[in-house]
Amino acid sequence: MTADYGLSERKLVILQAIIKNYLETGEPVGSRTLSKYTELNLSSATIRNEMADLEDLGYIIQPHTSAGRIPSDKGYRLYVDMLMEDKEQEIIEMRDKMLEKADKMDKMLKQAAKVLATNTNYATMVSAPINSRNTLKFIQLSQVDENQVVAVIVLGGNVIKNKMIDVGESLGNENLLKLNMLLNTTLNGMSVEAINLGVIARLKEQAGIHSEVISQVLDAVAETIHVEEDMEIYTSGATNIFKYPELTDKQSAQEIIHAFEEKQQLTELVTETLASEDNHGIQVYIGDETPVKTMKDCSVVTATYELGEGMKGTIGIIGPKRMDYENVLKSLKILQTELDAIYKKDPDT
Amino acid sequence: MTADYGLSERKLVILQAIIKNYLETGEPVGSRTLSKYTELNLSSATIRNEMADLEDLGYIIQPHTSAGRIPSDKGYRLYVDMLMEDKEQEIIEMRDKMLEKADKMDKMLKQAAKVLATNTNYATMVSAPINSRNTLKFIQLSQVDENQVVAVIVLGGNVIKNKMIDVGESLGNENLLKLNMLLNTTLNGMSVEAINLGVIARLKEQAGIHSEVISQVLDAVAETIHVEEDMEIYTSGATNIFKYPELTDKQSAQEIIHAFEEKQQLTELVTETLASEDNHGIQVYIGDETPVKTMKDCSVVTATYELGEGMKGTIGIIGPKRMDYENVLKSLKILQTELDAIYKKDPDT
DNA sequence: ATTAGCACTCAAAAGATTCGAGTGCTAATA
DNA sequence: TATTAGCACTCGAATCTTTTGAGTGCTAAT
Repeated sequence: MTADYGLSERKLVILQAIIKNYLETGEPVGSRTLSKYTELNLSSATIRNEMADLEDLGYIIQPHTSAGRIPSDKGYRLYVDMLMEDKEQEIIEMRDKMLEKADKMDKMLKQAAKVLATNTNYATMVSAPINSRNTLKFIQLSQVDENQVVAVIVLGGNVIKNKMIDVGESLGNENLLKLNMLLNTTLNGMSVEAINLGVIARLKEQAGIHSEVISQVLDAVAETIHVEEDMEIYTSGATNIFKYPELTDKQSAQEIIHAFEEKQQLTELVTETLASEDNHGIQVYIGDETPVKTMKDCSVVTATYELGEGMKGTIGIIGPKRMDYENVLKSLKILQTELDAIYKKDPDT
Repeated sequence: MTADYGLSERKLVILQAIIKNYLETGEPVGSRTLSKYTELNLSSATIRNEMADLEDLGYIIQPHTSAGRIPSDKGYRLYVDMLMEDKEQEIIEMRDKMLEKADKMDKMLKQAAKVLATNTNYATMVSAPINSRNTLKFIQLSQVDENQVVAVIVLGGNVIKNKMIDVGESLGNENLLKLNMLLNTTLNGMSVEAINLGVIARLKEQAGIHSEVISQVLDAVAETIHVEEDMEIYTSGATNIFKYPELTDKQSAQEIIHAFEEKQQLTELVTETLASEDNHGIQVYIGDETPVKTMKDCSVVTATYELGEGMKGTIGIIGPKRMDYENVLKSLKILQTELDAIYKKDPDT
């Protein structure tokens, strides 16, 4: 059933007990406590012996002589791996169900981050899906007044992009019509990436090289299409970290909160997560394992979600190492389902 | 020159010296320090006498017997009022210069908040201007595919709103043309507020009551126009408060940072500031004066800015009471000028 | 009106003491 | 051989004590 981790059954049980207890209390746990409050009826002395062994093996640590033990990163890792194994079945079911709709998405994701933070009591982040592989669905230029044209571009997933273009001279109605026709027939269905300089040059030719204005407008359109919206990241519950004393000496608190405020560092987390898609999109970074150095004293759990057509985003939960991994994994799953449900029903809210 | 604040010249100088010193050090300042490090050559004893008076008058406070004095809120208030008086001239010059353009504004405001935070070492917020009094400049419906219409609405200040509308049946090209014509001729130039249910009802009549689809589309358009985008607030430098120990016991730090994260509370600050437009749009809240209760141990300085046509926003700086008011006022001024300059030159970046 | 002088206060820093949870080891036990 | 009881020992944390020094208010002299 459970894989062999090279430890006696009893050692495993004891290790698990230590971690569980430490997750709850945040205090080092001693042999006496375990002896009293676990099923395996063993005296504290026996447990001490086992603990000494576990310490030698590097799974637990004594913060100082005559203190109880706390899990090491290696200990957490073992624990999480075991959990993952148990949950594997559920995890497989939970993913890849999101719908292809993206209108008003920001509000929803913001809300998602918030809900997750409230439920878990950890800090959370949700990255908006990036859509570089997206395709163009509709494009239209409209004359607003003599000097201004507005370009509206709809991409797959109903992502809408806008651009006001200042033009020196009026384009004229027929020109505009022709241009719109041309743009739609040529570009519709093309992937954003495929619309390169060559394509634009050809467009200019077809539209008639004579007009400086048209050239200018086309450039603006091309630019707008390609504007890689910098990765939007929504965060919530950053202040939850104040609930965990081990993270809240001035120094650490400042660093972590700063990371959440500036968000720059979080993008690394996103790219990292999206890159290494093991474990069915669920990733657990413990302590030093995390790609974000300011979080070396935390655990970070990330999940990817996908809204069809390669639009992937990341959900992340950041908390202390003594994170309630079980609950976190469950919450992530629920969130994904919820997101899916809300999204299918009413994409506009 | 300086108005009479009901204090002897010497008391004023001493009070000022106390505050200045306390602003720098954050430590209570004693009589000896003042005696040594000020121009007015007075013995510590004399200064003690004056300080006793100032304390009786409520301008300074002794945190405990045998400590130096720190400014009371009343003391700060006096100090700031004097500063304001000095700066009045400059302040008058600095406002109401912003340009009527709002494309990509969010990025710029975000940046502004950041710059301000870096310069002052305090926490900052910038609210995006709200434009309820705005007028409609251009509107257009376009068929994206059989079931979808996209509505594009351009308001004064080039604020663009979008909405995808799902329709049951295709509208048909002529219908769309007629509708667009109708919308533009009727609504152009109207203020957003003026476009009420009556106007929409009349539109429906004119468009021909026969079509259920048209009615549906018009409703969606009306809704989109009125969607009060919830006030966007950009913040930066929240972690700067960690630089001021008097704000950073766990409790306070958590509350303040939370306020910055949730932003909800900050909207109060914005509305309050916009409402009471004294002092040429510059407002200083000291301690309990602030509308946001979580900031009762801080000082909050806010300024309004205006981008033509009633589009007003707020800039705020939140820091300890011992804030460098002089520098803050100056920075606010500079920011406004900068915003203006950047904005005039290149509204798209 | 100003100042020197002095006794007094009190928070903060430094040091001393106590307390107790937890350990490792040894010897007894099953 | 594995487990357990017992005990001396360790050491951080909590508590209490002492010291220190900046700062005060008051009084008397200038």
